[in-house]
Amino acid sequence: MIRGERTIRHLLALPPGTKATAHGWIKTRRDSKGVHFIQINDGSSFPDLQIVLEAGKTVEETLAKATTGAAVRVSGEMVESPGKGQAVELRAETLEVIGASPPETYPLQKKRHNLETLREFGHFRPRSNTFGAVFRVRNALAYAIHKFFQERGFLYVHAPILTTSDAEGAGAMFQVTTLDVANPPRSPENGGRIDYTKDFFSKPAYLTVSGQLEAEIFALAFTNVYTFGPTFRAENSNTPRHLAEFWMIEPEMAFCDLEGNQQLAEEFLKYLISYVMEHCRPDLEFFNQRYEPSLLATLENVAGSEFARLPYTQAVEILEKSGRQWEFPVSWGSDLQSEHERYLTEEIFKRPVIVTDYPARIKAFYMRSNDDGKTVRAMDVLAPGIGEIIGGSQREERLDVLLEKLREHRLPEENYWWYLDLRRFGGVPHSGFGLGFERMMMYVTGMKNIRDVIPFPRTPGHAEF
RNA sequence: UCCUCAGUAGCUCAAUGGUAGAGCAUUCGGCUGUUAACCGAAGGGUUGUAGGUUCGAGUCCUACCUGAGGAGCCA
Repeated sequence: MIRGERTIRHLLALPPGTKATAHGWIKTRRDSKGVHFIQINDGSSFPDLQIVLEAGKTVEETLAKATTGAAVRVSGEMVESPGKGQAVELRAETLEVIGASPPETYPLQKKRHNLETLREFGHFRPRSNTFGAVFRVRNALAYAIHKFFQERGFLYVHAPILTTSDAEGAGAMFQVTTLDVANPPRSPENGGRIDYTKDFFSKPAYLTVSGQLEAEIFALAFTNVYTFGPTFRAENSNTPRHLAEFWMIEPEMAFCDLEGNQQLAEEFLKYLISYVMEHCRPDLEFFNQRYEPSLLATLENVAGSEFARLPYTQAVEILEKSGRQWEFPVSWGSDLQSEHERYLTEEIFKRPVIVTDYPARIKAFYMRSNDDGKTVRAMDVLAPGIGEIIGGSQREERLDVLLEKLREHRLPEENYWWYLDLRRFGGVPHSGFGLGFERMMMYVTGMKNIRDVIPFPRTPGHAEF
């Protein structure tokens, strides 16, 4: 095992004169008459380590195998680099090629590739500059999420991935079954329909589309909780913002109203941004230079400024008075379209915007009704360039109101018996929200396609690797 | 799922309906410690697939496949 003190990240910080052994994959190589320059990377840092190898130190056969993509072990001494581009370099005494990489057929070259091409080589793209940076940031962001909640005493709940509640209403679901799909058992007395009593769970089962309802159970026992896990949507969505499998963070807080919910959402996003800016600086500078020139300025701005907050009704007024020609007309009662969200965050406020108190008709049944009878205590956090990054609400804790809302949404009461029990026994006002992890990744990296911020993207027709 | 655009060498791209090219990569050779190194040479193509129009199609038409962007749905 290569311990932390032997990674390239560590070697680059060693004082000149230190003996060192480096392991990694060759990124690029330049040869001169008497000396070879080999850049290697092991994923631990954005900068490569430059190996300097004098001609004649290594047998010709080994040198011939030291090509782009090959895995090597190099021993020598860290020295100050006379060249520009790096402070230190490894003057090699020995070079071993541990895993060759035939250059005629290795798909990654020392040249720049576009993201679509790299996506086709999902097994090699983590070795590239861009994806090295992406996945180091992803790692840091995931850690920061746990750190944020743990520091505040939130309990980490593992919400189930398999669920038999098919009426969560959050979109199309992937069905999970052990029945023979080519020849499923059927019940003659039920019109020949598939007999799910023979299925693994004795009823239809699905992959989860949200851990929220389960998180509510835990919030009403542990007060402040959060989930962080995979989520699945079988929607046929083909956009740079959608995946069939993605990760979601869902905090849920008892004794908390929508104000507290908004406060937590804003504090949370700012914390994550600050953490990544502090711990992934070289990676973010790379994104800033290569992908999104305003990235660092935007992140600094967001971390240091108040989010805009306004009720839906006021948002609609701003949109109506904008004088714009909308593709989708704005009127009270209809949902905000992408173009409307973009106008608010990118042109009016130029920072994240929290829109609250949406019309009840366009929101889920569990959101708490306002006294006006028309709106609910919902909130969406909209981010420039991303759109909706957080969706949340104060939950309806009043049993009679919730029963009425289930009827209005034509949802069968019996499927929600335990959810209703939470209101019958020790119910309290509570609130929570969902943050799409990959949407947050897009925001902090400036990457424009969600398929490029998850290790192995699943989209309609694509589940390679 | 709908709309729009694109598909030419390993990669990034060029080519008025008239002989398919360049840079990088690769191989070989050269070169004062290079930084997307540099200089020279060579190999490398059923132009996404199947039809059609035409004397002649990478180019025009049709269908399909693949990718991207926009929309819807949402996180």
